Amino acid sequence: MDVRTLCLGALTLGDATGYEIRKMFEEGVFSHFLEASYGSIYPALTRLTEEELVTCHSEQQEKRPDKKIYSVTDKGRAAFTEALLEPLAEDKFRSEFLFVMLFAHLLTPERIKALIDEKVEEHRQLSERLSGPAEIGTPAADFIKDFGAVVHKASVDYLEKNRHKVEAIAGASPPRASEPRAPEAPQDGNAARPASQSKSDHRNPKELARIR
Amino acid sequence: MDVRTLCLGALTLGDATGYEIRKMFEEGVFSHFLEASYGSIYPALTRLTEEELVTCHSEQQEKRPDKKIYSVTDKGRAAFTEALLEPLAEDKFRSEFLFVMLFAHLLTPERIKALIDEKVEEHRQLSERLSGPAEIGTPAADFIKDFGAVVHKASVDYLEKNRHKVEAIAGASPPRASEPRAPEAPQDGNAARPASQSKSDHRNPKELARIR
DNA sequence: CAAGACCTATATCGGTCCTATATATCCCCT
DNA sequence: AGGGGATATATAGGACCGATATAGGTCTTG
Repeated sequence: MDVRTLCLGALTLGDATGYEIRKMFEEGVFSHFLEASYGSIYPALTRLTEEELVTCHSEQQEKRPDKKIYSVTDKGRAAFTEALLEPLAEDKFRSEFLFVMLFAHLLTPERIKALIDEKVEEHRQLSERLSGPAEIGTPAADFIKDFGAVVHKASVDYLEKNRHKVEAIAGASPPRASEPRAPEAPQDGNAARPASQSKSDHRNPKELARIR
Repeated sequence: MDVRTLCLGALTLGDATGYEIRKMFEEGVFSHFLEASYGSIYPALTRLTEEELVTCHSEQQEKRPDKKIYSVTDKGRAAFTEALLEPLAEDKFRSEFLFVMLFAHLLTPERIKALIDEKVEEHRQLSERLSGPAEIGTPAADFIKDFGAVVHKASVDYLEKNRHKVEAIAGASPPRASEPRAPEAPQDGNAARPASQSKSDHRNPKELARIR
């Protein structure tokens, strides 16, 4: 599902300009589960117009750049309904925060506390905003909005109840993983353990030296 | 935080090949909050080697392509610790599922049920996997793992308790948004309502025709 | 026991998308 | 008066993903 399709769906909710579509992603209906930037929205709208899935009529304003208002065509509506039937990509969650927490032992307790405070606040605000009245009044919109509210609330709760666990290890001793090689040492498949052991042996001294 | 830095961090957990790093993202430690593909991992490792943040020693295997094992240098460790101090990007959640749910009125009840079943199962499996024993035994790793487990559990619970709300509206009447123009009609700032109203007037007939 | 599916392992191309920037005008606050 | 922010469109550069190529190995199943 590319930005082109996303824009088509956005216009299905009502006519809009590129600027307004961008706001739906930034702070509107889509903001808590989708992203799209001007860099992909404007080209997408151009292409959609070429393909006659949307139409564009300019509205000149006194002293501002012309406002280009886009509307879906019937062909566009059909194409969107089609797109809705294709298999969906998996939900994706990306968090640099969790990544950094993995390396808590490399940070000061202050830094860790600050990062968690920040993150709790982020989730709290999102949860609050999504608990408020719906921007769009459909049951479907409420459903997705409340989903966000619940998930962010769960995040806040987890962080508040468990933050002491990471805060305790700041600046402490190195990771202490049982296996130095990360993914469960797959190596040779059915080959005998001793063989793979000896293979990793001539790598061990280096590692031990580097662990400091 | 680019893939280059992510790889550096991965190697901080232990020496690894590009293939093994990829697995950390696909099914390993990072899998529930980060993604990275071969297309960015291999170039990243090349660049890291050029910059002397990691070293690479080839290990030739009898009948397979040479395994290139990467290790962080002291310079690399320092660079990574530095990178950890930079401001973090916000957490990001992307869900085509929620997007499609917004358009439940365009789908059959069967399709909606199937999609939710699928999504519940997805979250259930992730939650279960993350509730299991830790792949890496550090408190920090447990902290981030449990975070994932809790969030996915909350998702499952929400979907199961509220799915009837979306399932009820399948195939029903159009969206029925109070405002056709999506983002709360920002228009002219303090300009008088009547003006903006008249502006949208010559767009209304079209809209009414298209709503069908 | 053999064919096909899947795993190990590296690498690159094409296309999509984001970040940052440019341009231009207006309003609001200090 | 002047800076910051909103409105509004647009693009260049770079980061990244998805798909594909290569090549031999192992595991599964009929």
